[in-house]
Amino acid sequence: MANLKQIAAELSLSVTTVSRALKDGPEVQPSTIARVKEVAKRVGYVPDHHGRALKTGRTLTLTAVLPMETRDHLSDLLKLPLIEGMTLAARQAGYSLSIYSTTPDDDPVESVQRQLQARSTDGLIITRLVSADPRVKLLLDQRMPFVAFGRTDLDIAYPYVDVDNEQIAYEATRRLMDKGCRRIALQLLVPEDQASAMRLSGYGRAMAEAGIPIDQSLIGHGMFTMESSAGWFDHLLASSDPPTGLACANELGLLGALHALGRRGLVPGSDVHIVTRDSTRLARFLPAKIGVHFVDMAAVGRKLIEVLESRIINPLGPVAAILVQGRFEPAE
Amino acid sequence: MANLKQIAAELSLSVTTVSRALKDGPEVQPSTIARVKEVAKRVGYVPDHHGRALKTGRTLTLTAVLPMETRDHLSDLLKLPLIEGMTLAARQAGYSLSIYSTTPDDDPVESVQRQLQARSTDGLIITRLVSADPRVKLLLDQRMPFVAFGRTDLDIAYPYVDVDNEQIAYEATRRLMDKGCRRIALQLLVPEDQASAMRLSGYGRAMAEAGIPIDQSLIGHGMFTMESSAGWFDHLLASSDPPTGLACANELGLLGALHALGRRGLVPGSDVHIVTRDSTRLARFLPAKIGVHFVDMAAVGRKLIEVLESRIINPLGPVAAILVQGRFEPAE
DNA sequence: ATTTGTAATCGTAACGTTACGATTTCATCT
DNA sequence: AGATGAAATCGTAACGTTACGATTACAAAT
Repeated sequence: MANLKQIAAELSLSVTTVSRALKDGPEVQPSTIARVKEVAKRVGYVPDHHGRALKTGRTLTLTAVLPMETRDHLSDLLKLPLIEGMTLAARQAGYSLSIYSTTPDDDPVESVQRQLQARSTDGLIITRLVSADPRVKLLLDQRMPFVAFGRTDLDIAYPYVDVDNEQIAYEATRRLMDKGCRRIALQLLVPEDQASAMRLSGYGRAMAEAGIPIDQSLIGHGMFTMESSAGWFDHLLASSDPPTGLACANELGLLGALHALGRRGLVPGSDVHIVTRDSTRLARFLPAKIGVHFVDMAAVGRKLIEVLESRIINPLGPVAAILVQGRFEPAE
Repeated sequence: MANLKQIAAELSLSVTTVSRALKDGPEVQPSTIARVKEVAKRVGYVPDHHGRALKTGRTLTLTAVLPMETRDHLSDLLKLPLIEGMTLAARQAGYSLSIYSTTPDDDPVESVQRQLQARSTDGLIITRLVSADPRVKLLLDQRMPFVAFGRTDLDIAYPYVDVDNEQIAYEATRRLMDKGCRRIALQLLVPEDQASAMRLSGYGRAMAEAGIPIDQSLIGHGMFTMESSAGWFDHLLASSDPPTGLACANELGLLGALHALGRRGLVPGSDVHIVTRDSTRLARFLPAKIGVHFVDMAAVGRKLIEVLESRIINPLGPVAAILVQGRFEPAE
């Protein structure tokens, strides 16, 4: 309802002066500033988002492109603290955060392109990067501020925040070896997924150091759901030479694996040792001995916003490259 | 980059004609429409969001106000499928969805008011309603389209989608009684929370029908976290007359309670019977006998968007009042 | 030849904001 | 008294879009 014109009319001032007064312009008399602000407050003036955006080109909106592999099942739980961290940090920085959900059917590049063209956002957060992710070059070319959650293997500098999946998987594998495991199973998402690739690499490093050859049959892909994890792990347990250790991709993978174990009467922590990623603190409350790599996804969300904001403010500044470590908490 | 003016210049047409052509205006010659569309496609024209919003007053943005009681702990897991459902449905309906996270420090009314005044959204989704929620009247007065996830006890008609918490709690309590439980513990969030009030009411109804007096000490408030649930339930189990049944508020409450049980060597399904709400299918995968009320939060999210959209299209139409039932799945 | 009618297109204004240059006011200096 | 300059305020244009009334072109009817 309230706009600059109305405030100006009420005070017999010009719209220009009111506009300037509200942002403490040095050209405006202090007493006028006070009067303007008082009226603005009384009538509940809030700058119109679109008027301002049209004029200035800044929308004060950030957009997170998140894959939601829903349809019939739940997404990775770590998205919840990630979203919390991002929305709260964005709000604090004066931005609102828009969530653009993509399904597996969506073309990720097209999703990004659409965001670009409507000029409806000041910056983009892209996630679930793949090898040689085409979105990175696209966004750099178009000079659209962005930050990636995850890395790609392109030979360009771009801003990202990532979890050190290589190190976490390495450490998880080592911890399992410390328990005496030699046949260690590993959960991954999809081979193209860069985070999965890093996990595989860390796993491979630990195995190589220990001189254990990698058995491809112990490596599980598509571990998006509790069901797929349970089915896969059950199959492994039924084999002639079952694994004695397991590194889970996330909470859902863990729950599925526990389910498979339980049905066979096997006990985690003695029959099979387990280490998992966990961002919800869920594993710690399960009645089972499980090693946990806690990754603070809310902090990752905040960092993403922070980096993105600095890109917007200074598009030519140095590109941040932040690697977040996991914190290992052994099975008690 | 590309705007109407450029397309117009390239075709020696007026901006008006181009604008009309792109929306298949009947005043424009079919051949012209074709030419315009071809150029628009070639230059990658997408209508500028803010120009359009400024002119039409429609922003094509919906805003969900979600409480995130983070800081040191995770929010209720059901928010994830809710967000998924909302974002995907919004996108399908041509809207983008903005998430406005509030912390416990935020004044919920002020949060809503700010959204109202910046005219930056076409509609609001409010959640976690309290008794006599002031936001409902505020939004009705301001004629801002909105839909509530949850109900309040005001004597006004307003659009909402809610889970039938009364019925679910009633049924959960009955199921526990069927197992022979008479001392049944109940988890709630905060007393002001309308969903908790409904749960308490359903619990009370079942208890009254069975002629069992309500023991206030069995009713737990503030069950937002696994920690609080574990502490509360541990305390109950230590009492002289411990509960034999438990109705959990959600997944986190369940995990906390299981933790408390496990530490005492008690077995869910025999020592203590448990029924829980679950929207992530998590409980089904736990190695424990637990009755589950599954509530499809993605469907709730989609319904919310659907109702909100119909409010925007027809603000004076009938107000939808949708009650979503839970689906009970007994402990196997 | 003039009018009428219709189809196609155009020009202008407006949404609310901000940027920029122009204008007014008034005290101070010569 | 007249010029100078700073301080305060104003007017206009523009961002990209859409709505509305006006205008043009041209065929058909008088």
